[in-house]
Amino acid sequence: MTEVTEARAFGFRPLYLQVKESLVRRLIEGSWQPGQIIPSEMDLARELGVSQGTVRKALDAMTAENLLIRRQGRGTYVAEPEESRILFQFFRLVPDSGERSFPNSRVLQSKLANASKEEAESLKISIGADVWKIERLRTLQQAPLLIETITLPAARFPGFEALTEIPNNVYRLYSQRWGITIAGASEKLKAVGASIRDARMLGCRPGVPMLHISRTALDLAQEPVELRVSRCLTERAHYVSDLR
Amino acid sequence: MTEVTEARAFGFRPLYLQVKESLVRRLIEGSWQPGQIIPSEMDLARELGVSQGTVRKALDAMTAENLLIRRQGRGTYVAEPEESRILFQFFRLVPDSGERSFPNSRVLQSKLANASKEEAESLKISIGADVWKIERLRTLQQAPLLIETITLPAARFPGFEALTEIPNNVYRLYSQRWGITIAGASEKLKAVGASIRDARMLGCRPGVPMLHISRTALDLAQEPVELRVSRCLTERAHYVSDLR
DNA sequence: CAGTGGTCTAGACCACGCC
DNA sequence: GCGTGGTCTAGACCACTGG
Repeated sequence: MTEVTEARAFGFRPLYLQVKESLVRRLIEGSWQPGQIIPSEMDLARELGVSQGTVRKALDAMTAENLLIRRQGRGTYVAEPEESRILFQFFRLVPDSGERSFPNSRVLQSKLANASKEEAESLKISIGADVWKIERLRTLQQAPLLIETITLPAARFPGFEALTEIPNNVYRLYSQRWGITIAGASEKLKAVGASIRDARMLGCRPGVPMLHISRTALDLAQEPVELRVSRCLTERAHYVSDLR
Repeated sequence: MTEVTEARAFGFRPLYLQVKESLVRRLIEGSWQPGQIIPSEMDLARELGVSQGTVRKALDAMTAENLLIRRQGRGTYVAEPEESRILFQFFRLVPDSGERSFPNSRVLQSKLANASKEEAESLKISIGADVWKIERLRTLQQAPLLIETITLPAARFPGFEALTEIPNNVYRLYSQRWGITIAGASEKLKAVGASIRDARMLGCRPGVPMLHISRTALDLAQEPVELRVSRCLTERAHYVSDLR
């Protein structure tokens, strides 16, 4: 009730940021689930003992970070990892001509391994720690597009071995099965030549230039939870980046 | 004075957006110059006949778009294209190890030409229209990094031929010499092999994988004003992209 | 110290979705 | 019609800057 107001004496941060943190905590703890409607601004304001305007500023900030979705006349909802949003937010490869669409996936292998030095650094775990490694071949409009290797810290994904199938949209899987929300990611791109294996899987010649994309995805607490390395052909598609 | 309030009866857009547009217009017309301080919130509110809160919302939106810089206790300033901001906002190539820094440039050629079909489409001008083409070799920490070709619609850059020198930071040049502010850009990336010419200029072998970056930069009115194609070696540097 | 932007509040009305 | 978020207003106080 007065929890937030009191915290103000300790923290020097603005009230609306404290409100935001306290609301994000509800997402992290799972007391607010994806897809669920949350209390109205007025209710939250009463509950937290602050004005509606302060709650609004916190909710607006969370909406800007794609954590919430507000709909006039309906209410405020916890964002879900549904296809279209994930596609728009996290998938930067688009066909040179035609619609942006979700590529199909075929799992090539899925196994338990020990984290390499690079993987450990990216995921902030110890070298040699258990990780799940999934390799997938992805196609866009029937044409082979890329090979990606997803590395997950096994500690964060208990019961992974019990999965019978890995869906196309893994971010929804993380959310539904482990309550892990991907809140952001950072990618590093390089140009490399196709390896023998790349060439065999994608049906191109070895040495062909490819985009090498290394993505680290973060959860709501800004902790890394997924490392994804993609090698992508760019004859028919390109990577888009908007600078604003 | 009551101009904005009246416009409200015609436009159906929120008042703060109309205020924002009217303020952006001052930037476009140049009545507010980069680096200049603008009137205080209270003064603008009085002048436009709206409340301080509405002006604030407009100013906050413009600040979020990097058009203004607000400093508590000082005032609100028109953003300038200075090194550090441009570097952070528009330069996505960073060394694999070490600080992000502005690459040096050496002009290889600078000439008048006729717009190709692709250039014309990107710049929204007619095919064959006059364009200035500048080719530069850029190095990061002494090592050759990329070759870029900048294409400018000659109509927007009168007197370009009189330039004795092309500075490293061309966005500042556009601003100071032609009053053109680059407000955003969108980039398309592909992987390609180095051409013979690329290889000669950059000191690599032909066919080496390179990042091919095609950038269209927009002015304050969201009109394209610059096309820039870069071919970049990624042995020592990479392209970063944050997904939030 | 005065003036600026930053925060917080309270209340009014509008636009929208749903019953 | 009612409840939601969206806009707009007015006023208070805080935090920071510079003279």
